[in-house]
Amino acid sequence: MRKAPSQARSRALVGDLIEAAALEIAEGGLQALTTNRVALRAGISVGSLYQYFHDKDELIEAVSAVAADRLLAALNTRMRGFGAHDMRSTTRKVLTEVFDILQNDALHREMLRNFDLARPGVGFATLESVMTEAMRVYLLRNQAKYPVANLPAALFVMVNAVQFTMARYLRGGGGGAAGGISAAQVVAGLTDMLTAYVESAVRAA
Amino acid sequence: MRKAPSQARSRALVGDLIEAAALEIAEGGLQALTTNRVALRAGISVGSLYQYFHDKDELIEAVSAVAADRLLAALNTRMRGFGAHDMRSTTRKVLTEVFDILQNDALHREMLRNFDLARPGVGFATLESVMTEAMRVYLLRNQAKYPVANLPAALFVMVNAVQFTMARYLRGGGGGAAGGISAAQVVAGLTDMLTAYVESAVRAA
DNA sequence: CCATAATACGAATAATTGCTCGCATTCAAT
DNA sequence: ATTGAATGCGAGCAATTATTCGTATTATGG
Repeated sequence: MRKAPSQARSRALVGDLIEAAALEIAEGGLQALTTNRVALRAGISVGSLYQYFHDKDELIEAVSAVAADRLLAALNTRMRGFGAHDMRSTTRKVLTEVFDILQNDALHREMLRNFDLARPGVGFATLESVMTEAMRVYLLRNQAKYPVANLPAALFVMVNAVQFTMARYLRGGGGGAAGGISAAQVVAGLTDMLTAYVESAVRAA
Repeated sequence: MRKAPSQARSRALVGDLIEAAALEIAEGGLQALTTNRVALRAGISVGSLYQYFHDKDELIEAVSAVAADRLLAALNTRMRGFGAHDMRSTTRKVLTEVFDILQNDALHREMLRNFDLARPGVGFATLESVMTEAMRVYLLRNQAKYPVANLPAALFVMVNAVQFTMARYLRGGGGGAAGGISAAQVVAGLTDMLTAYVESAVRAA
């Protein structure tokens, strides 16, 4: 951020700007995001925008940071009260919820549709690292049960397999390569695949 | 294509244009691809470019089609003489080769770096459908051995898991989330995951 | 109140770039 | 050779858009 807003009005202004940018993305995609349009929508001058964001990219980053936070918060809420279960149930639950959240939020839908998914540094790096960390802890804790070899590589493969397959499905919108496959089926497939992978370590050992 | 080149010189021109565009992408990424630059590089006028390509996107599509063909051809060559093996060996072989091809070709590297991976319709749709089809045939043929349930969904999950995880790794360039993981380890992980998934169907049945 | 810093404004700028169009050149058929 | 079609040219148009800067307004500390 170019300059930190110190007064209350400027903090509100920055918030409005991010919100307007989010709406703009949600409606017309990234291509519709013009600094002038955002300012117009927020009822703010472009000049003020550049007072707090060094350039357009910084604004977009701010939006995706907010979106990532929202996603994580929503997931946390939905997982509350879901106690300790076996890996399969937990995996299915998490995937189902994330799917549902992403599917029912216009901003997230459009972010998925418009962001370059393979560059998660921009957007969902937070979710990715949280997921990776959660799995690492789980697998280390249950090392006796699931002695996964080469944990870093396994985590990389699993996390990426999940997030991109989901993103791809949500993008496809039912048509294309995903024709006729339901979200539940994708969740089931991913769950089975991850579970089989982790459990295969047992027989290998 | 706006107009099919009928004379020899115009066919050559179109070829030069695509080649120049490929080089342009390979060097500076998609953002460096201006119709004017491409024409300049090809030693051809922009006007001529627009004689054969309706717009910039059509040119990019042509480039990615050529790239996809090249990838497929290279893979075919490398798989020649690789007879019938079990699923694990075959999977490992294919993944290893594809990895190697993608890693050692500037155009492919840049395409991966710059294309929106989750929109394979643009680029690697050919590879995707070939892979999907090959797996479908294999799994149907070995239905007795690997009675995979819900084949379409399973194929979708497997193919996407593979292609995006690979793409992500190749993009990361060793740093970032893929820090310290080797290509061989990623291939091993993917191979294990796919194999475990398919084989888990046996126990489920 | 005053002075000064912070904030806000928005018309104008500057650069980029996809694409067209009128004209020139080359080919192919007769 | 001739002629019409195909091909090739490239300066320039038109539209978009990120960003700046001189000015006006509002807050804050003394």
